[in-house]
Amino acid sequence: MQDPETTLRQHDLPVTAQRLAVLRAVAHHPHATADDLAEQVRQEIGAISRQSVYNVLNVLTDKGIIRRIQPAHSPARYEDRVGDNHHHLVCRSCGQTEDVCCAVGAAPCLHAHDQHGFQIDEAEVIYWGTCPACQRKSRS
Amino acid sequence: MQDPETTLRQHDLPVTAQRLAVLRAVAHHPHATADDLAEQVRQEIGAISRQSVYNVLNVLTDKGIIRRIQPAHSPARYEDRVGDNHHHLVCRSCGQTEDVCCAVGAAPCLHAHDQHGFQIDEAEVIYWGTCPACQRKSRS
DNA sequence: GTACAGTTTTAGACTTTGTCAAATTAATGA
DNA sequence: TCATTAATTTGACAAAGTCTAAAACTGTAC
Ligand SMILES: [Mn+2]
Ligand SMILES: [Mn+2]
Ligand SMILES: [Zn+2]
Ligand SMILES: [Zn+2]
Repeated sequence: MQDPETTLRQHDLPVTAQRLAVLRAVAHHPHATADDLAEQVRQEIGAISRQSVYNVLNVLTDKGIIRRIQPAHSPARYEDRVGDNHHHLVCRSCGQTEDVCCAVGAAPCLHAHDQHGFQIDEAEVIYWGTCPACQRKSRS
Repeated sequence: MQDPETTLRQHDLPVTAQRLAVLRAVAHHPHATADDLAEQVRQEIGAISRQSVYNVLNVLTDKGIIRRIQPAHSPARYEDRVGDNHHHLVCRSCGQTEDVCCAVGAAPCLHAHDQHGFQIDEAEVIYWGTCPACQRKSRS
């Protein structure tokens, strides 16, 4: 990832303090929620409205600058690792989220046998399990 | 699926009109939302509280009698086809949901290379695309 | 059949996550 | 710098679901 200002200008987005800070927060805290990111941004620039956090996350997601994932039982999470078709591994008990390389290949998984006449454009995979920390906790 | 009353008794659940009706509604309307199901139940038995619909769906899900799926941008959906590790194909524009046999095999997909020390128990796959009806609409 | 104990159901308030709309403020380009 | 355009803020609102306490019901023991 290049610097946030360049990224914004390349996508014809006016550069604002809020956008820069949100973009930096996403880069430094992969898989964070909107709330997590708002906290980070406040530590960096003092204040931001909840609506602006959502505005910025939405526009960045629409432009493909960041990616939104929405696992069950969790608010949406964001990351700046886009375009590499990676998947996620989520802890059922604490929500910890890790990246997982696509199991099948580069632009993969798209083969559900083209079923039901759908035009498939993405295969989203979430692996559910228990993270090492939660395994230890439940054994004790 | 056997009859709802037997199912409830087998799982030591007291048999109530609400549970029977919700279970029947799930069986007749796969991938329906809690709201959809509440509507169905009301047509069948006249009335049910919102809380009861959720209570019943939760207890049935906990017992493994039904399954809950939670695609992004949609409230939770329920089905009584459990234990066969099938996946789903969801239309991005209208939400239509279809079953898809597991792409890899019977107890499949569980191989994310056991990454990050997680103990993986499920690989959830959602294929995203456009259903035939929405394809037609967007072409015209 | 009754009565009792333990569950379920109900109603209503509440929480979380996110959106909408109008007024204010800030960024860009001339 | 000014005008134009776009972004930010504020506050209300919405959807989906949970929490709680009171009322109603189910299963079981007499
Ligand atoms: Mn990721
Ligand atoms: Mn299904
Ligand atoms: Zn964990
Ligand atoms: Zn569709």
